[in-house]
Amino acid sequence: MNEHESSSALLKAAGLRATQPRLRVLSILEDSTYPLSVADIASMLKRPSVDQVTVYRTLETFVQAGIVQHLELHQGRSYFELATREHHHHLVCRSCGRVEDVEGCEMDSMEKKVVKKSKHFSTVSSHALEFFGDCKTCVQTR
Amino acid sequence: MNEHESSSALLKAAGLRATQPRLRVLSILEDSTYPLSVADIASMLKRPSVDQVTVYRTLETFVQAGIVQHLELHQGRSYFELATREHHHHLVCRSCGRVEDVEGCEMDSMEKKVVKKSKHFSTVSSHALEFFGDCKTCVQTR
DNA sequence: TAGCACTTGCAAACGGTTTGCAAGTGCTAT
DNA sequence: ATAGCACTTGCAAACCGTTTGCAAGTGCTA
Ligand SMILES: [Mn+2]
Ligand SMILES: [Mn+2]
Ligand SMILES: [Zn+2]
Ligand SMILES: [Zn+2]
Repeated sequence: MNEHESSSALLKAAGLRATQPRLRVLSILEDSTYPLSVADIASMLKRPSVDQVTVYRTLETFVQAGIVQHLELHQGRSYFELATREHHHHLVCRSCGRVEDVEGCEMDSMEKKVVKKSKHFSTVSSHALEFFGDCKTCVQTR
Repeated sequence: MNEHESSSALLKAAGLRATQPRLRVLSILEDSTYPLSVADIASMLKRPSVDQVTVYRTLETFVQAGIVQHLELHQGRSYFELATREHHHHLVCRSCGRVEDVEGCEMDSMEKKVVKKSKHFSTVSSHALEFFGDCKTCVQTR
C-alpha cells in the first residue's frame, strides 16, 4: 500500500470521502516538521490550486475527526499539525515566527494544583503553553 | 493624593498626557479582578462614551509604557490587565469565557530545559500558559 | 454507470483590529 | 491666565483572517 492509498484509507476510516483537496492537505501536513497556517497550506497548493475556503473546511473536518490538532500560537492566527503525535508544546520565534517542537510536558501536577486552588472551577480539561524567544538566525541578523 | 491624582501622576511618570479617556480606562482596569477585552472596556465607558478606536490606542500606549499587559486568552480577542501584578496565568471557562487568576508559576525550570534541548534557539524570553475547563456554574447548567 | 449526498469554488458577509485625517484638548512657555 | 503646538481623539473606512450561502462538481454506492 503506497502512501496515497494509506492516506485514502485513513480518511475513509474516519468516515470521510478521500477527495483530492483532502489528500493533498493531509500530505502537506504529513511532510511538515512544524505547524502550518491556513495561508501556508493554501500557498503550497498550486497546479491545480485549492480555494482557501476549502482549506479551512478541510482542516475543520480533520479536527473534528481527530486527525489534526488546532493550535493558537500567536496573534490570532490558526495553526495546524497532525494529531498523531504525543502531547507537546512549541517554541516560537518572536521575530520570524519559526516554530520548534518542545517535547516533554510537565503540567499534570500543576493542573491538579490549579483545580485544588480554584474557587469557580472543579475540573481543568486542557492547557495551552507556548514559549517565546528569538531564534539563532534572528539573533545573528540583528 | 486621591486616586485620580495618583493615576494622573502614574501616566505623567510614563511620559503620557493624563487625558480623560486614559484616566477612565486605567480606572476600569484597576477596578477589575479579571482581564478585560476592548469590547468589555468600551461598554463600560458611557456618559460620555469613548470611541472603541480610542480604547485600542489607549491600551496599546499602556502596553508600550509597561502599565498594562496584553493577553491572548483565546482566538480572535485581546484581553488586558494591569501589569503591576506578579507574573501569573489564567484559567478560562470554555463555555462562558469566565477567567480566574492562577497564581504560582513553576515554568522557570522548564524554560531552562527548553533552551538546553533546543536546536534553533539559545534563549527563551517568555511563555504563555492558560488552563481551560468548565466553571461550576456552566457544569451545573448543563 | 447512474444517482445522490457530500464537497468544492466563488462571492460576499463578518468581526476584531488598524489606519488616515480633521477636529479637539492637555501641557508648556510666556 | 492665555496662546500655541504637539499630542490625542472621533469618525469613516480599510484591513485581514475567518465564516457563510449557494450553485456547480465529484466521490461513493448500488
Ligand atoms: Mn508540534
Ligand atoms: Mn490575571
Ligand atoms: Zn502540555
Ligand atoms: Zn508563568
